[in-house]
This record gives sequence, C-alpha cells and structure tokens, in this order.
Amino acid sequence: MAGLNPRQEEACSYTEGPLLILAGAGSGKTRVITHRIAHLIEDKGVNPFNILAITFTNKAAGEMRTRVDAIIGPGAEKVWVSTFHALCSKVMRRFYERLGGTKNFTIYDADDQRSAMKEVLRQLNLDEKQYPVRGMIAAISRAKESLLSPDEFEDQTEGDFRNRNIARIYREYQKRLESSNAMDFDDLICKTIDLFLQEPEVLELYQERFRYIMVDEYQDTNHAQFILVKLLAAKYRNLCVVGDDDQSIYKFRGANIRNILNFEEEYPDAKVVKLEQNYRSTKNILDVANAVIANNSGRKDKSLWTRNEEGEKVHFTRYRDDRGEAAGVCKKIFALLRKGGNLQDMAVLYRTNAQSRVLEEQLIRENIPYQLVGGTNFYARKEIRDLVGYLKCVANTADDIALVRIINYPRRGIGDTTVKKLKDFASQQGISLYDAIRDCEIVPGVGRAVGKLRDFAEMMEGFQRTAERGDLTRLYLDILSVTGYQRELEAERTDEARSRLENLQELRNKITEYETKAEEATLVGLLEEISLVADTDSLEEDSDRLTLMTLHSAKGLEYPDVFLVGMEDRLFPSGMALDSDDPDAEEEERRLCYVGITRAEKRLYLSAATQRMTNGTVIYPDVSRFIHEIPENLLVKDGIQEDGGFYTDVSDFSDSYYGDSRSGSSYGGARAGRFEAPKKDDTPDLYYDEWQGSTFQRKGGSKNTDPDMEAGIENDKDTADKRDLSAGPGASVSASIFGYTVGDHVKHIKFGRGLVTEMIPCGGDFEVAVTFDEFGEKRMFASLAKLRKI
DNA sequence: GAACCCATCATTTTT
DNA sequence: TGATGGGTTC
Repeated sequence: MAGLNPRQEEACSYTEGPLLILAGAGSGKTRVITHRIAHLIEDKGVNPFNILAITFTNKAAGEMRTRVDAIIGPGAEKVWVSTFHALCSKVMRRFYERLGGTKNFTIYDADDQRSAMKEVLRQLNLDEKQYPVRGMIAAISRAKESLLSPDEFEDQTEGDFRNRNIARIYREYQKRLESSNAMDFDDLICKTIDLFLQEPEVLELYQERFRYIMVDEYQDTNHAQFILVKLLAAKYRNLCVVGDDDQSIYKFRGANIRNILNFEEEYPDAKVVKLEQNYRSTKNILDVANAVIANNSGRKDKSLWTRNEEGEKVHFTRYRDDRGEAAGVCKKIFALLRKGGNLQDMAVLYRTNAQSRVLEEQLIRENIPYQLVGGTNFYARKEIRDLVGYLKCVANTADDIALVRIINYPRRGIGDTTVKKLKDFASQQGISLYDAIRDCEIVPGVGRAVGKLRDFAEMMEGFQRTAERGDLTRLYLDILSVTGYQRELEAERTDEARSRLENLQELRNKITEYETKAEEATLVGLLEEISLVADTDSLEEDSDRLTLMTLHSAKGLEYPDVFLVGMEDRLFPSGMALDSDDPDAEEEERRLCYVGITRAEKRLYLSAATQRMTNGTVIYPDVSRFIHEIPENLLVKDGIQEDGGFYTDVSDFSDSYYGDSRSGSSYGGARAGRFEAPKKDDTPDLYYDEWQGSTFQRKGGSKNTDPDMEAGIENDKDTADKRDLSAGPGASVSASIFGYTVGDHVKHIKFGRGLVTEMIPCGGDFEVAVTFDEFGEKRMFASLAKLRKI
C-alpha cells in the first residue's frame, strides 16, 4: 500500500475480527480508514455495499465520503458513510412502525427540547429554579444515553424527592414527545436499539448488510452508541474502531472514555494497532504536548513521536490583561504575515466562547479579517426556525411545539389566551393541538377566535396539499407569501429585516439544493436533513481569514500557526472542572489542552493575562497549571519582566505596545500591531490594503457584508481619532485599491455614511477626507479607516 | 401586544 | 459585561 508506514499498513490489512486503532493526534487516521476501505474492496473483494463507516459529525462524514470516493472511484458510493444519528434516522424511517410509531416523525433539536421541557415543568407545576430546564434536559439525556427508561431511571437513582421528580419530568417529557410524534437526538439511537432488540430479524438484516464496520472518534461514543455498534457487529465481528483516549473531551456530553479503554476486555481477541508517528507537528510542539498529557493517569500506553524538524520553540507570553493579550496576538499575527504567512494558516483557540469578544474587538480595530466558528447556528435563527416550524407542522400536524411556534407568527389574532384554551382542551381530550383547532367550535372560551382559527387551519391544509404534490420549493415560497411572513419583513426596511430576508433566501437555496440532489425529495426527508445536517457551512477553509474558535471546535483540525489564549487557572482548566468532585474533570481539561497543542503544525503561541474581565468583574488569575507542566527548556517566555511589574511582550517589535501604556497613555488599541514603518522591499505590508474590501463574517450565520453589523463592538471615537493622528507611512499603493475614490459615498464602521471629498497620497498611504452625514468632516488614513464604498 | 425595567446568571456542544 | 426572562405598564 502506497505511502503508508508499517503501523498504518498493519491497521489497513487487518480486516477480519475486532481491531482497535489507537491513533494519536496527527498520525494519519483518516488516511488509514480510507485506505482500509479501499483494501477491503480492492484486495479482499468485499462488496462496498457491506461496509459501514460511522462518524460523529457531518463534516467528518463528508470528508470521509470525499476521500473514499476519490480513492476507490466507481462503486464507492455504495459504502455507507454516515453519522450515528443519520444512520439511526434512516433505520427508524423504515421500521418505526414496528414500534408503533409513524415514519413522518419530527426530530426535536435543542430548542424544541427546551420548549417541550418548559411545558412539562409548567404542567407538573415544578419550579424552574429547582429544576432548571437545561439541567433536566441533560439529566434525561444522560438517562437515555445509559438506556434507562423513566421507570428504570427511578429505580436506579436514589429515591429521594428530587430524583423522583426528575423521573416524573422524564416520564412526562417522553409522553409529550411521543404524543407529538417526535424524537430527540438521543431517542434516535435508543429507539433504534429498542427496535433491534425487539425485532431480531430487523437487526439481522442490518448485521448482514454491515459486515465490515468502522467507527471513527471512538473515544467520543456514549453507552448507547457503544451498544448500538455492538449489536450491529455481533454477527460478523468485523469491527474496527479508531480513536485516541487522550483526545476524549466530550464527557459532559455523555461520551464514555471506557468504551475505548475497555475495548480489549469487551473483545478479548481484538488486535490493537498504535499509530504513534505524528506527521503534523514539529518536535518542539510535540514535546510540549507530551509533557502536558503525561500528567494524566489511566491512559493507554502510547507516545507520539515525529520525524519532523525541531521547529521553533513554543512561546509563552503573559500579558497585562485580556485586551493586551488580544493586542499581542494581533501583533504576532502581523509579524507572521510580514514573514510571508497567511491568515488562513492561523487559528486562535480559547476555552470559552466569551473570550472571543475581546479578540474580535481587537481584530476589527486592526483590520484583520476573521471567521468565528461556532456560536449561533444558521438553523437557530428565529426566522429560519419559524419557517422550519411551518414545514414541520405541515409534515407532522401532531408536532405541538412547532405549531405553537408558528400559530401566531406572523400575527393573525390568535393570542396566548386562545392558545391556552386550546391546549387545555387538547390535553383534556387527549388530542393534538392541531386537532383541537379543527374542532375549535366546541372548545370552550375561544369564541371570537374561531374564525381566525378556521382561516389558519384552512391555510395549513392548503400547504399540505402543496406538500403532497412534492414541490418543496413551491411549498416554501407559498408559506412565505401566504402567511405574510415575507411581506412583513419587507415592510420593515431595517438592516435586521434585510438580513433575515437574506437568511430566508439562503434557506430557499438549501431546499432547492436538496430537491436537486436527493434521489427522492420528500418533505420528511428535507426536515431530516435540516435537523441532522445543520450548520454545514460552519468553516471555510480556503478563505484568507484568521479562524477563531473554542478548543472543542478545533478537534480534528490543524493549522500551521496556533494561538492558545487564556492559559489561566480556573479559566483553563475551567473553575467548574477544578471544583468538580469528579477526579477526571481536571484530566479532561488536560486532554483538551493536549488537543489544542496538537492542532499546531509549525508554531504555537501560548498566552495568559494577569488581569481579566470575566462576568463583569475583574479577576487576577494565576498562570494555568498546564503551563507549569511544560519543562522550562521547551518554552520561550516572551519579554517577561522580573521586577514585579506586569509582564510585557517585547519580543517581536522595537516599538512595544506596552511602551505606550507604561508611559501613561490610555489604551492604544489602534497603536498595537500597527504598521511599522515598512522596509522598502518588504512586500507583505500590502495586506492591509488588500483587506480593505474584504468582509467580516460570523460563521454559521448569513453572509454579512455590512461592517455596521459589527459596529456594536466598541470602536470609540477616541480610538478613531487617535488613528488619524498616528497613522504612519504605509506601503505604496494606488488609491484604486481601496475600492472608492473622490466623489464616492462610503460607509464607516462608526461614522456611518459619508462622501469622500479628498484623497491625498501620503507616505505610501492615502489621507482621505470624508464628510459624514452625521459627524461632519473627518480625515483619516485609508489603510486604517476601513471605509467601504456604498 | 409591545415596550420597558429590573433581577439574575453565567463552560465546553454535535446530532 | 451581556443576554435572558419575568413582571409591569401603557
């Protein structure tokens, strides 16, 4: 097998019986899986139809799909590559009737779960303070992951008052889902297991089909998934699991690290192959990673090594505060760019999403384009949820949650009181809300709303007829127009409404795309895709932007240059983990740290702040214990002062950012990382200019080309003025590069609309005079002002 | 039914 | 700091 090392080759060629591949970070895991599939088909004559590859995320599934298709060619499409949930959903669509369900079931996402849970708590008259929605959903999820029914849950937990109530909540929640013909994500797995146990011939059907099974990221499986895999593989036992116990970071989500640690006990005849050669990182980076993870106990014995070069030392910088840290990161980014680096090769990783704000503020000031991964999901947007709500309702009228969501959006005079009456009636009669609407004349107390309810029911029936005809795009457009949803947004004429309309257009595109590519496009299939394949475009790999994300999101990714910020005790490792009575909590944080470090290929910059604003208060954190676990000789500590003052970063620049701060000037955000006077032949300085026309984009959301959307982020007048004064010579550019010229109307992030009245070449840059509609004339340097032609 | 004020409370997240 | 939710008022 071409280009594989002996271990990798061993993993590929061992095809019969259970196999555990312990694949260290950067050891070529995906390569091994794809080559293994190729080997099965090409050398062993296995029918691609009999191969199943399971992953956790759609992204991983998509990636594997592409690589398998590329390496095998025709026939590869028969290999079933899927996420756990998509697989189970397919099984349930086909066989749910055997469990007494109907196949048009709705899949509830986190938000639907929340709504359902709130209703349950209201109904049981339980206080949300004592039984928090989030916590209850998590508790139920844990029960389901452990395959415990409400009764079993009650038996297994201590029968105190609270646990009995949680069991009641679980029971009621489940009842609600069932009467709505809905499943949550956990149900997909559990009910598939139920089905397999109850209907052995169905199980056998799939056992026969999936003679060779591979599971990626095995350390992330929960108990239910473990059982599911076990059942599927029970007949042929050709089960290959791939994972790395050191990268298990999803315990809070139910992942059970024991699944991988105990694989050999579960399958005593299992062969174990360790992939320990790392192809990703430099020796220095790997040494740091190994030093940190060595502090964990109970690991599988393995140690990563590499033939890669030593590389640069890993840096650690302690900054004065979080803003200084952000500025320092920017400064280092500029230094890298100057040396010919690319933004798409860089990532900033942090423990909590809240940390992104300070970074974003600074990046905007410095004109560094970035993409933020994670955060709000496209399908979590209100307008999208509303429209999807209509679709769900049309597909499954029993879906009360969706119905309540849309019944009065847009407003059609069916208020809370009416809805409440309907709900009472429905639960009394044991019918769905929608059926109650159809019988609204006999519902007590709805009197005046009857006509409106009739209209609503009629409208929904119209949608159902359209749906039956199978034209989904038509259905979608009908909903937009007949409900008046679109009209209402168009009438609003605000930026927000415009952005919502754009998102709705985006959803339309997704629907049309689904119709084009699906073999058999159905409403139920579309909704499944929407529920399970949410947020497909969460990361762009080939745009020249810096990437910002949490450490969790970074798993599976790699970047030449990685910044790991906020290396502070109680932030990372998180305070919650440290306070936890679970002794593994700190180790999980350490694994997270290991994951972060091993994302880096060439350069790794660790940093901490001495002072940080958290939850509205200033804290003075200690340097993370993980930093102390790294031997001194592996780290370069940038410009750390010995004299007791705050630490500074003076490593890369002669004019230090803190040079200003120390001399008493205020926070010079605009000065940090600013253009150094360019050496004449130093090309990369043009970056600023090329970026002028670029857009910022919050990932997972609509494309946002309007810098004003970002204007909520502080960019005070003070800063802008300082910029004008301090702007130095930039690179030689022509005015055209900025995309506007004298006479054009432009938009400024802070000052809004204005007219360009003058552009004066100035030390390679341009001084631009703009008369703003609201702020009058301002003069600023083009390379810094981030003006956009409108 | 919208607009406002106050209190509260803050990991990590894919499906 | 900020988002969110409940309660109040018009």
